[in-house]
Amino acid sequence: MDLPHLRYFLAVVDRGSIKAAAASAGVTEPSVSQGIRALEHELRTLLFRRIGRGMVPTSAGHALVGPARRLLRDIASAGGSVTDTDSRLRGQLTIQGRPRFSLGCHE
Amino acid sequence: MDLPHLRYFLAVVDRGSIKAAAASAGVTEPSVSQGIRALEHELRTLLFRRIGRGMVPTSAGHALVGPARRLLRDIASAGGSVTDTDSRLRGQLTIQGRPRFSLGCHE
DNA sequence: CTGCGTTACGGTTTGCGTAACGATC
DNA sequence: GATCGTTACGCAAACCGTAACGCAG
Repeated sequence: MDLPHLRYFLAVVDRGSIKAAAASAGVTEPSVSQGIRALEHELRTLLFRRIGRGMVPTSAGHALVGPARRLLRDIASAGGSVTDTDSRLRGQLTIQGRPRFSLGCHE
Repeated sequence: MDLPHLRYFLAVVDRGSIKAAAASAGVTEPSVSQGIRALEHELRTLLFRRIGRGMVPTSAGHALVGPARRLLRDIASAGGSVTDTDSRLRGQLTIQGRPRFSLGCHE
C-alpha cells in the first residue's frame, strides 16, 4: 500500500472529484486515477462509484476514510517524534555488552 | 516514507541485528541496510549507532519505535476495515445531486 | 579466519506526466 | 462544445538481489 495513493484517496473523498483532488495534491489527474485504481486492485474492493463525472465513495470507501486519516496523522506524528527528540538537548551513554558465558539465562 | 522500510526498522530494533532482521523480513541484508539508510536520510537523523557488529537505537530511534508500531498496526486495521465492511451484507442507495442554481449558499 | 555490515552495480518494477479518447452535461 | 475521468505510452526513480569489500572478534 502506497502512502501517496492513500493521500489521493482522501483528497478525492474530501473534494468529490479527481480534478480537484489532483490539484490539491499537486499532481495530475491520471496519477490520482491510477492511484485509486491501484488501491482498489490491492484491496480487491471497489472504493468509488463513478456516477456521471462525480466520485461517490462506496461503503468500503467510507470504511476506509477513518483508518486512512488516522494513518496519515500517525505518519506526521512519527516524523515529528524523532525531530522533537533530536531538537531537545539530551545526552546518552551507550554501553553494549555481550554475554561471554551463557548460564542458561536465555530470554 | 516507505512502509517496508519502516518494517525493516522495527525488525532491526527487535532482533538487534541486520542479518536476523533481514531473515525475519524475508529479504537480504543489503535491502535492510539500504532501507535504514533511506529512513535516516529522509528524517535527517541517525537512527542507529553502529557499535561493533551490533545495531543500537539512538534516542531518535527509540522515539520512532512507538509511532512506527502504531502505524503498522493501523495499516492492517485499514485493510481489514474495508474487507469487513464488504463481507457484511448491506445495501446502499446512492443519490447524487448538484446545485442547479447557486443562491449564495457556499460552504 | 569467520561473521556481520556496507558499498557497487545491474535488473526490474512502478509511479508520474504528456497526449489522446470516451462519456456526460 | 466543454469538461471530467480514463487509457496508452515513455521516462525516470527506487527497491531488491548478487557480488565484492572493510572491519571487528
